[in-house]
Amino acid sequence: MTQDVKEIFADRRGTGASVRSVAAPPAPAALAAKVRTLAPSMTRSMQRVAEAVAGDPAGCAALTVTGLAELTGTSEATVVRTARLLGYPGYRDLRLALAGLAAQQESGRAPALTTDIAVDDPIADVVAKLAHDERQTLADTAAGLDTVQLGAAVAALAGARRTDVYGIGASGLVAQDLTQKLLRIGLIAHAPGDPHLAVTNAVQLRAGDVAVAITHSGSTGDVIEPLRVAFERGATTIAVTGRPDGPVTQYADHVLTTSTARESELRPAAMSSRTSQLLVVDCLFVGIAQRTYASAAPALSASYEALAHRHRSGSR
Amino acid sequence: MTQDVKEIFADRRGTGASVRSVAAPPAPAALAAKVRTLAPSMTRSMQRVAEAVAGDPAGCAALTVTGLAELTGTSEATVVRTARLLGYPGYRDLRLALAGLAAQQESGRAPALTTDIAVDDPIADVVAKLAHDERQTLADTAAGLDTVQLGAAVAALAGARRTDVYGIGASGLVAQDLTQKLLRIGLIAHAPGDPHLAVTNAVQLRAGDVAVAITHSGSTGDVIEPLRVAFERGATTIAVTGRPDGPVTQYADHVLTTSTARESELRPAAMSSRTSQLLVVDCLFVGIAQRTYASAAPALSASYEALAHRHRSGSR
DNA sequence: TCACCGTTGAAAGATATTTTCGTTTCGGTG
DNA sequence: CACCGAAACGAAAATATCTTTCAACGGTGA
Repeated sequence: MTQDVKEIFADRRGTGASVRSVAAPPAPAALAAKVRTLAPSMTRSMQRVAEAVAGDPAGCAALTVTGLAELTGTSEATVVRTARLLGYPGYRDLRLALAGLAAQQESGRAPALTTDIAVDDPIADVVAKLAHDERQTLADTAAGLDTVQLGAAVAALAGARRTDVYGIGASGLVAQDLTQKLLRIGLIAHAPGDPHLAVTNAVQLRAGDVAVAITHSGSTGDVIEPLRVAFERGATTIAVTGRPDGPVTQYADHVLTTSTARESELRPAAMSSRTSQLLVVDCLFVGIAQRTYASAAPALSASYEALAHRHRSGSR
Repeated sequence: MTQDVKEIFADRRGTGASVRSVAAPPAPAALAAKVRTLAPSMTRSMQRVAEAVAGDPAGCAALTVTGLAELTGTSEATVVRTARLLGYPGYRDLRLALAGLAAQQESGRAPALTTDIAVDDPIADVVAKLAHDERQTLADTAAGLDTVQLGAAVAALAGARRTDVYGIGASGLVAQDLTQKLLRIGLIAHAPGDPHLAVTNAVQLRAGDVAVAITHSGSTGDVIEPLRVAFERGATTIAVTGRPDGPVTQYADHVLTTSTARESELRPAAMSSRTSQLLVVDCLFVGIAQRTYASAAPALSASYEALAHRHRSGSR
């Protein structure tokens, strides 16, 4: 029945100059298979242990020797013997392998990320799906961004006397984000929130100034209008839009295309378009900071310093 | 210097009647992210340990406490302390998680190193690096989000009579984003931009209302102050922060942790923290929309309809 | 300079794992 | 059917590992 077992037990203590590193590299993930292979050569108790281990790696990984022994109605010694038979130096190592296996199984079963978010999805799935989706949006945006246009836009912004950024609703926040960033590196920028103010501002622009319009749909009148005015006044105009064929591009010297993810009721387009727009804005910002490094760097640290005292000390 | 750390060790600052379900189910795979998040609140020795652990999970999983202590030139006590700070009951459990992480890394390929953005990087590289970085941030955030806390926050927001959202600077935009979203599904929300207004608003809150504070540093006085007021008025308070040990959490019933990417001059922390914060906000939004689907769905389409005529027709 | 507070590691204390060893079980045999 | 020996098994001792305690160290502010 079990001559192998005997050998394993025998060679353990000192007699032989037995090598001991019998070359059995602890199983990585093929544990279930190993259990099946070795089961016949196991004694009843050991089979119970092996079964438990193969059946619920994650659960067993959480147990101590004693715990597993109790669970399987055996003793610590038997658990250790089983671990040895499976090729590990001891239970501790089996347990580590088990944890690894559990983690693999965990990551393996993807919660069907491609499906849409349902009303009854558990919160964990919502997180996974949203994250997956936004990651996808970022990849798409990066892939679809025209670096020539981007470079041109950066050049224009870096050299602008002043910059206006137009955006409404969700895009308005992106406009503000860009404005904040430009201000931080010492450039002059505004993001009028009120459409009328936007037009009023646009009228003041001229050659050497830059106007940026941010609109996902590419057809938001309140944003197109000030851009048109700026365009006609001779300012350099940039459109950040998900519709490179939309009306807004009519008045844009440079067009930066944002990506569009499929939307649904629980996943409005505004969500992914915002992610996409922000990536574009970040690219603009970094590009500009590079170009104007000499003045941008000190400006950045200056604004950093200025804010320092607004933080409570309590955090190292 | 670091009274927070002490407090964590001592006991979870019991003051507030707040439940604050310590929950924190040990991180499965988000360990590197967690290390980065918690690094600032670590002492030097602990940082060495955390670094070793994050740098070579597989290697460290093979070590005993003593081994890891020697490797990092510290003591067993420090190793255990670090494990605790990372959210595990002790070193044994950290080790198990490490084994799991190693197994995952093994199966899923290498994590593609990111070099920092240089001043003379061509624009195409900037795009690629930024996109990669933000994608990483999203993955980290999703992995590190405590779904229990998230669920609790969603429940609170979904049932709130009214909601205030506080945020300043870059986080202010995120606050506005959340507010816009809540308004869209028929909830009552405000995001006072002025710190004084914020406090004034906060005073009006009471049980059944919700206050959300968004701050990357976790120590922005202008944001903490209104949250404290809201907390003391009996409102349910939520903190979205990158520093779960920062002062802000003192007044938060629920803490949602955003991830922290390593920053540099051309890649300010504000950039990745914003990405992280927005993902959290999106998760909140979708979660709330699910819970209040009956009223959220019509509200969403109503606002969609209302905006339709603001878009010029000529798009297609 | 001194007192204080946070940080740190050595060593004691508590758990978990491994080994030892005696008891039990089982199959075969006289 | 009683007896023997080999194998299986588990209780408990021995060891390794992990956790906690506590005193010393070092930096910081009064």
